[in-house]
Amino acid sequence: MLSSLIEVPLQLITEAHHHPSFEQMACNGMASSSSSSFPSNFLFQMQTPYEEDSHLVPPSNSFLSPNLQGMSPLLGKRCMSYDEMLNEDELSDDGSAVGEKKKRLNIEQVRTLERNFELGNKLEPERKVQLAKALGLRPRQVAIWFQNRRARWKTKQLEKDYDVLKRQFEAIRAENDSLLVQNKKLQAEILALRGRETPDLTINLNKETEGSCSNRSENSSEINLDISRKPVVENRLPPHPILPSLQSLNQPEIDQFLHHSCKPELQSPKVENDAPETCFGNLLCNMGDQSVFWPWPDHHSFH
DNA sequence: AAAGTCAATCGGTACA
DNA sequence: TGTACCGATTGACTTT
Repeated sequence: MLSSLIEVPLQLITEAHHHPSFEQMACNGMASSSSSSFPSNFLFQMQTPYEEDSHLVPPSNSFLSPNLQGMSPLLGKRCMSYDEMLNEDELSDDGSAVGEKKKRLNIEQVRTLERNFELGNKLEPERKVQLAKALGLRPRQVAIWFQNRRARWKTKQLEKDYDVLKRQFEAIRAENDSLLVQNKKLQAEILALRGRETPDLTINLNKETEGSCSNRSENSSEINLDISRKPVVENRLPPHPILPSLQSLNQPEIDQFLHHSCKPELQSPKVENDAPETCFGNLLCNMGDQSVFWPWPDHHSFH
């Protein structure tokens, strides 16, 4: 299992450098060793022109991407090395560097973290430590990155859900509109028929059905057929179990409604996967189901 | 300079 | 009680 923790960074580094000996080394090293036992010449073999600056070369047994040491060639900014961050004299209580200003993670680090996040969004302690070592970060930083990443994912997911819900709503509204049109047509037909009806139609019909309906309740024979006397008052659809009376809403109200529909507390905070249909299904059908949240079926996909 | 991004912090909650 | 997580927020830094 441990080996797979390191796999992603190695793959990424390999992709970036296409170094045959490194690929071989990675495969061999992965099978049985953790990062600390990675070949000592690893960094030497992986050195880029940036690492030729001797004071930036990391310890020989550390398992770090070249870009994670010293200057980041991708951002042109200096990143703290793992050793720098392990210097206890310069660390505050939580392990962060005293007086250090915020530094963005470099592209290589972010890529690796992203890949790991795709494999599992929850960070097991072991994986955290391994990743931290591999990336030259403090475990705390890795944990924070995952935390923030989950928050970003959730925000995006909410946006997706909102879009799906909005489309669905618009479809329902269109259907409702067409039903209203149809309803009006039928009403017009009724009125037209009414003009041709004989005044005592109701009575005659009641008489004709009297015998066959004798065992019904008194009121049942009056079910209407008496359309001539009952005006159609309400032209609206019954309220939707979830959506409010659709036709009464204007656009801002619709937007507001949709906004509230996407409130975390109103919807399932867990979705089975990334598919919008599924998310929407959860929104509408599984309001109370909190069993699944992330798109990864198994949080421990490293095992 | 304003807006956007993101690492980090803070305060609260859940759980073993 | 300690730990991990979350949402909200801050502030450094980047992009427009």
